[in-house]
Amino acid sequence: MPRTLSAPRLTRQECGDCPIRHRAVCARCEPDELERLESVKYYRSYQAGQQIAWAGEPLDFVGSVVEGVATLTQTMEDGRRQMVGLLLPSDFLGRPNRVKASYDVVATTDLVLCCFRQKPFQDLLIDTPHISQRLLEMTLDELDAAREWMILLGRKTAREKIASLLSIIARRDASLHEKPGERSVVFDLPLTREAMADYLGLTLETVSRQISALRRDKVITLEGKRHVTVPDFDLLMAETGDDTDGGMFG
Amino acid sequence: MPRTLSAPRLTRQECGDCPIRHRAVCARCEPDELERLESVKYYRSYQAGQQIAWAGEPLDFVGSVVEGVATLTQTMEDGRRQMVGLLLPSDFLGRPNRVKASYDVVATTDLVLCCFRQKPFQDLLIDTPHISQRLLEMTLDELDAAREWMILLGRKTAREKIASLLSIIARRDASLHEKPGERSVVFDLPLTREAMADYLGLTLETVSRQISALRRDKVITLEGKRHVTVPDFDLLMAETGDDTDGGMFG
DNA sequence: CTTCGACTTTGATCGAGATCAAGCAAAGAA
DNA sequence: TTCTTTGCTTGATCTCGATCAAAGTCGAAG
Repeated sequence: MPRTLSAPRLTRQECGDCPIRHRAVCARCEPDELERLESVKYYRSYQAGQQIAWAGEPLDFVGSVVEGVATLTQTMEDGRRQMVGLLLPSDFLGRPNRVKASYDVVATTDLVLCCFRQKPFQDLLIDTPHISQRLLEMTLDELDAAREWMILLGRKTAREKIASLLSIIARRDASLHEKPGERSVVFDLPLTREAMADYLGLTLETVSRQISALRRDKVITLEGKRHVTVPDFDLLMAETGDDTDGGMFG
Repeated sequence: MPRTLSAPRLTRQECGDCPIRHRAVCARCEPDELERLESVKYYRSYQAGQQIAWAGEPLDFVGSVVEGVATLTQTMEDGRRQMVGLLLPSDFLGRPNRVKASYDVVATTDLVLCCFRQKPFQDLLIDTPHISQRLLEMTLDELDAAREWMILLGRKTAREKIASLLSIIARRDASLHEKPGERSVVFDLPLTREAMADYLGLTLETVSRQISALRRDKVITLEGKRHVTVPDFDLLMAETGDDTDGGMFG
């Protein structure tokens, strides 16, 4: 039974006008280095809901998210699940030199990956310092993010967890297409209530209740289940339990 | 007020007979590379309980733990604390190219660090691929460990959390000086009940109660507060909630 | 030896979030 | 249209771990 059910290979873009050109693992590459990347890269596409990798099963490529959102999830034998990462455009999937996936990876929206087979990517790492330096930097950033998540999981209340998740999604969306200085933010949740629960270490019922509570308290407005308006971002931030000032990227 | 109260500088060992020679960031270095390291490295010592770095404050060096244990902790404004990392011998402290500490770092036992100032270390990273490759590998391992901790914080019960912590400490101690195939393990807890609580996302009372419960249920034996005997390691593992088979390094 | 203070244990009670259980809304499929 | 399915909300109740409070242990200092 084929594991990657319908992952059409596309050969599409020039690296030069790739949307993640300046944030992905290739961000620091020179034109000649990009040429080498182009010769070995290939694209894979997945539909919303499709699973990309299974924990413990072989995964013979690594790659960057070009478009869409994917989740990394760990599952205990009895079914308890915890999301351990959210992959957004420019994030890196997989681990060099590891042939088995460590986590379940699922596309939560339609997704495009820019992929490299393990062996050629390792050769790239060895003789392209611009790539290995960038990968180190990105891995250190992910480690910081994971540690940030640890305080959320270990110490925050359900309401603070929801507010934190909303503010993270809002901030990312804002950085993409919002004019700075804007107090209010509007975005769509890329996750179901259940996926949010898996991310936050809660049940889906608690997620639903806390979202309703934030709505009652006028911190957010909802149209439908997914479309969120944050009238005053500072108000939302005040609910996260985080430092009001500076913040994590001071 | 001096921040590093009494951190005597020692210049002691040859890298060649350093106890962490083959596991630290220098593990892959050739003799000539070690020579260069020796010329810029220096030692710092800390006493049990002494704070090494303050979150948000300048920290102008990075380094490896040679002996002892240190903790990385994050604190919320209202005082809620979450430990986000435990540094054991050979673990790396600090982030290249970052002049401010991201977390509070505290020595929980007497501690010796092998240090490098930021600037020379960056030069080393750039022209010693053996170091940057090893650092990437170590950082990826730390990321896996952080994600493993996320499922503990988000989904495990108090009893499972305690059992998991004990098994991690036991396993590490065993890897150092136990004969393999041994069913029972003996070790000392390097952490107070409060530090364990900070690590596990619990209160110190719950930690104490669960340790007492494991003792009542004959999963462990205690002599004093810190000296632990695990008569049957499989029994302890069964309490962690983790996969019984393979385990995390399958 | 006594005293002090840090650390730990244990008990009683409380409450946030889990669990169990309906019911609702929107989107397809028949 | 009606029937399902999937995702979401809300209510009732329960439980695990937090909180508040008191006492016990032990090593170090006097």
